[in-house]
Formats: sequence, structure tokens, C-alpha cells
Amino acid sequence: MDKPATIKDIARQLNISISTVSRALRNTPDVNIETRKAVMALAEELSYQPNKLALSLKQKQTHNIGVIVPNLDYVLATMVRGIDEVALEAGYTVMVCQSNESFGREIVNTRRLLDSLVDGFIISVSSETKVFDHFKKIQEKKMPVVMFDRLIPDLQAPGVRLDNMDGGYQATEHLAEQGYKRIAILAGPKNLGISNMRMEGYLNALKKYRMKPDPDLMIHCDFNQQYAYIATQELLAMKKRPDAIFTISDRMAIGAMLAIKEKGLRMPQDIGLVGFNNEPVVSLVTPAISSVDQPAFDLGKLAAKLFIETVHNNSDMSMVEEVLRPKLYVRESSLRIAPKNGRSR
Amino acid sequence: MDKPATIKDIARQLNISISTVSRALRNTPDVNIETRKAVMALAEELSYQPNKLALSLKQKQTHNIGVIVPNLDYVLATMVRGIDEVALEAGYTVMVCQSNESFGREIVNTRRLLDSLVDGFIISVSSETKVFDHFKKIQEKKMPVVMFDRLIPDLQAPGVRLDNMDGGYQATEHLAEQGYKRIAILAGPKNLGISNMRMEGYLNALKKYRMKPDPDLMIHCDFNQQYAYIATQELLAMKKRPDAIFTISDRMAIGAMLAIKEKGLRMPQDIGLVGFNNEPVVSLVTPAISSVDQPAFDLGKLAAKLFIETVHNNSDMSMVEEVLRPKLYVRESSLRIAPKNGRSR
DNA sequence: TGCAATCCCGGTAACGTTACCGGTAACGCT
DNA sequence: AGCGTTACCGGTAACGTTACCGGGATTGCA
Repeated sequence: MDKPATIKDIARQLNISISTVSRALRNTPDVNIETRKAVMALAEELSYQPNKLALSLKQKQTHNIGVIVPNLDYVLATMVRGIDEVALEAGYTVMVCQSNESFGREIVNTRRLLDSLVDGFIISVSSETKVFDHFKKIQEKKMPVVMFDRLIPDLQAPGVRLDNMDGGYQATEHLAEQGYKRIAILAGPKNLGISNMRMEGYLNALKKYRMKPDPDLMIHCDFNQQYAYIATQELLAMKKRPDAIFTISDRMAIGAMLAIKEKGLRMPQDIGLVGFNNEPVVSLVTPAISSVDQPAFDLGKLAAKLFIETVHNNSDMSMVEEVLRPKLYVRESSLRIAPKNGRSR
Repeated sequence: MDKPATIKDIARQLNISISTVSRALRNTPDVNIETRKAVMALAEELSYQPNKLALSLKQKQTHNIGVIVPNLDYVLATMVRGIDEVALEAGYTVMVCQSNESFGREIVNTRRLLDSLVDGFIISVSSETKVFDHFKKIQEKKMPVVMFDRLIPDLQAPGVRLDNMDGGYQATEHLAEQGYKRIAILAGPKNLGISNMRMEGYLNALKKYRMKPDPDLMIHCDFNQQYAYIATQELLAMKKRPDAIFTISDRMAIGAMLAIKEKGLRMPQDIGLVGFNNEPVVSLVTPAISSVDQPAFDLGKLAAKLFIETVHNNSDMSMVEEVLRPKLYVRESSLRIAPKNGRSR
């Protein structure tokens, strides 16, 4: 009653061999129906639970997935929920590790999980990470890796991402259509792919609307509210200040909003603002901030599905790159002209 | 080069026994300095990583902690970060599972992790859970369990929690001191301990300020924004409507705020509002909402420390209950009288 | 020189499980 | 009677690791 029961215990009590017990429990054909019943009954009675460790050791797979994320903010937590959903269904358990946007922490976490704890990884890279040796090490061990949200071009692995370029395009196009003439962008660190893609969309939209990109209006700053606040202050202090700002994240949009309010400028009249992620907060502030929504939950699910597929088919899916479409939600912060059809939520 | 190296490989290449290799790798005294060096060198060269599975199987512990949370909102994600911090330091890896506030999901997750995947649990229970058999099963296996945030009185296990009564008291006292006379409370489901404690603090404060509790002003509703919105609408439709509302969470405070604004009432003049959790959002909305802050990160760290202690000392800490103090942050939504000393942030 | 202590090492069992091989009995068929 | 087939079961090795026991060789001391 103290130690958990094993197949040995069952075998001993039933006076049969452990091999037979093992077979009986696994529904292999070569076992008498009576003995099987007896085994099953006793297993139930002893509340036998197969030892996952022994199993994993034997067949060299753990049925665990290592998920590494830079943090657990709204968007990523939602994605993780999506991953969890699919993984559980497929018989996998996920191990979530936060790198806290720290390169060192990311390496430690990876090493940890690599120690025969997981069968593979689903990864969203930290913004600090510029070298990917620790991820390549995973692939050397022939472990499947799926990237999500923030992809790594250098890494030969499948990935799921948002069409960030389209998102940047939608946001900027909307601002242009609303009559804004000097549209600034608050982007993230230069090594961050998602940031660069969104900026590319921004540039494309400018081109389409025949606006000349102005380097002074394209700011790179850290991915948080505080830096966006400062950057916005500087933008607004220019002699030819921008009349609209597109920020690469909602956190940054909030920072920008605070700076704008402090300066006494009104949205959307004096200045337009569009964020990215569509976190719940943006519809609660005044004025409500327009934002590009990403299907985070679905993105997580897709990543997990891709992982499962890679494991099952054991095929090379390294060239697969699923792209999901974002959708702009227009709110007061950028709406100067009455919309053709109603939206927001 | 394909399969990961084992101590067998090292032993074979060095023409010594696996026992010696094992000893050398583990710094046990009984091994020649030369052989040790050789072993270490070869281990390095083959990039040998000890197989955690085999180790766990052998010594019957995994050095994993199962963390079960109802969701990953701001507060819980912060707590998990705290747990992670301490656990990593102590050589443990955490497995986070979300129950999505679902009883069934909680059971599934627990069973999963129970299958010899973890050494014990750090748990915050789902709001749906009313029966705790699945947690008692853990204890039957002699596994350590630490509860955090939402405790279970029925369970003989150590826990870390907020002084929710004090939090409720602080919030209500503040409203009373601001001159509000009819203070309502939006509480959570009746089976949720943290909600009841906060309400008790509310009642204590009322008593202290000689205000009679009015059942019509004490609403139980589900833990989210939508229900709080509806409940607030009903409150405001009363003939003798409340002039202040204390909500048990910030989500609910947001819901209440929307209903208040819609009704055309002003905060803090017409009605006062205080939330709970001090999520970033409350300082961003207009007016900024007063809220009771909880030291979520510290609370998580403390929970993990308690866990580690339980494992190491192997002593019965089931009666330990650490209580952390909350702190009210006063903002515009409830500030009618100039404060004696500056605060907010 | 003899004996014990010390240093270092190897063999084996065990953790719980499954894969593989082999074996026994019963049966049916020619 | 002899043979092959089927149905069922047991023994053993193996996954990678450590704990334990039992050595042999070398050293120290009397």
C-alpha cells in the first residue's frame, strides 16, 4: 500500500510472469481472455499506474513537449493555451519555460529540457537572442523543433507566424486613408524579425500612398512601455512632428498614448495611434486604441499540430511555414472619418 | 555520433568499467586522479549528458515540480515566474499546466503529472473545483503539495496566501474614509475562499465605521468582466443605489467601470470604485482605478521555497500557512479628499 | 617477511518496463 | 503415428544509471 504497484506485484500475486502481465495490460493478442481479465481486475484494485519513466527510458521518448517562451504576456499565454489544447489531445504534456527575454536564461532552460526530458521543442525566441547555437544543438540530436510567433530564419525548422508584413500594411494603410500625412513607426530591436516585417509592411503602405519614408520617423526602441513613452516624447518635440504613430505592440502604444496625453494632444484629431496585438487593455483606455489583432489561440494550436505531424510522419517539414492573417480593429484613436461599415468590438 | 553518449561509451573507449566512470563523473573519492581526468575529458569531447530519465527511475525522484494553475492571467503568470525563479535555483524544473478554471481539466492534468513525472505539486485551485479527491490522491502517494493564492481548507498542506481579509478591509476602509456611505461589494462565487475572505474584511470595515451591511449591496457573481458589468447595471438601477463599489478583482472593476460610465455617472464624485490585484491596466484607464496590490512575485517565490523545504526536511509542514500583506494603491476612481501623503504610481 | 590498511577498480543487481526468442501443450490433419 | 499449427506463456536482455560488495595491487608498519 506504500509503494506504487508495478507489474511485478501483479505477476507475483497472480502467479504468472511479468511478460504476460505486460501483454495483458497492453491488449496484445497473445493472451488468454481469462488471464487478461484477472490482470485487469487486479491492476484496478491495486490502482496500478504504469511508470512513465521506465517507459520513456525504454522506448526513448517522453511524450513531453518543451515550450520556451520569452514571457507570459497576454498574447503568448493565449498561444500557450492553444498549444496545450492540441498537445493534451494528442497525448503530450507540455513543459513551459519562460526565458524572461534573457539569452542566458533561454540557454539554461533549453539545456534543462534537453536532458531527456522532452521529445522536442516549440519555441518562441527571446528578443535578446542573436545567436542560435543552443537551438541548433537540439537539431543535432534529431529532435523536432517548431517555431512560433518569432521565427528564426537561420534555423531549418517549420514555423507558424503571423503575416506581420500584412499587419503593418493594414495599420499604415488605415492611417493613410484617414488622412494622416506624417506617419511615424515605433519599432522594436533591429534583430527582431517580427518588428522588421511589420516595418516592411509600413514601408509598403507608404509607397502605395506615395508618402516618402522619413528616417526621423522610424524609431527603434526596446519592446516596452517605458521606452516607447520616451521615444514618443522625442517624436513630439520635433519641429515637424508626426501626425500619426504606428507602434509595433500595444505595450508601446500605451506608452505612446501617455506621452501624447501629457503633451495635451488629442486623438484622433491631432494625432492618430494604432497598436499591435489587440490586447484587452486597448479597448478600455480612453480613447480606445486601434490595434492589429492576431489569432493567438489558433496560432498556438497550429504550432502544436505542426509539431505532432513532424513527430508522426517523421518527415522533413523544415520548409513549412504557416502564415496566419491579422485583422485590424479600428477604434477611436485613429478614426477621423466615419467608417463605411461598422466594426470595433 | 548519432545516439547520445552514455557512460558505457566512455567506459568502452577508456577500457575501464562503467562503475568507475560513474564514480569519476560524480566526484566520489574512490577514483584515481588520472582516470578521473581522462573520464572528464572524454565526457566533454563526446558532449556527454547524463540521462535524467535513468537517474529518475533509479532514485525515484524527478526533480520536477508540477504547477497547476487555473489560468495564466497577469497575477498568476507573475506568481509562476516567482516559482520558476526559486525552483530553477534549487535544481528543479517546473511543469506548468493550466486548468482553464475547469474541474475536469484540473483532474486530467493532475493525473498526467502524477504518472511519475513530478516529485510534488504547487497548486492554485480552479474556481470550479468543489471536490478535492484528486489532490488527496497526491498526498496518499506521499508527495509534497504546496498550495498558493487560492488555498483549500480541507487539504492538510502548507500554503502561501495573501491576507485577503486585510485587503478587503483596506479597500473598504479607504472608501469609508473618503466619505462614501453606501458601499457595495462585487464578490466571486461563494465557494471561493479568497472571495469570502475579502468580503469578511469588507464586513469588518463596515462594522468599524458603523455602517450596516446591506444584503442588497453584496453581490456574488462570476469572476469576469461581463458578469460584473451586468451586476453593476443592476446595482445602479436600484432606487437607493450604492455610492461606492469594491470589486474582488480588477477584471470585475473594469466591468463595473464600463457600466458606471454608460450610466453617465462620474468617478469619484458620484461613485467610488476600488479593485483588487493592481494589474497594469487599472492605472491606464480613465479615471485610473484604485486597487489592492498583491506581491505576486514574492508569493510565488515563497511557495517554491516552502516546497523545497518540505522536500529537503521531509518534515510535516502541513500546518504552515504563510500570509503576505497586500497594499492599497489609491487612484482617481476613489479619491475625493486630498491625501495626507502622496502615493499612486 | 608478514600482515593489515589503503587505494582503486570491476562485477552485479536493481529501478519498471517492453521486445524478442523460445518453449509447452493441445489440437487437427494426413 | 507423426507432423504442423495455433494459442498461450516464461525467461532474458535491454534502456542508462547508481549502490553495494568484493576484490587485487600497492603501501606502510612492525
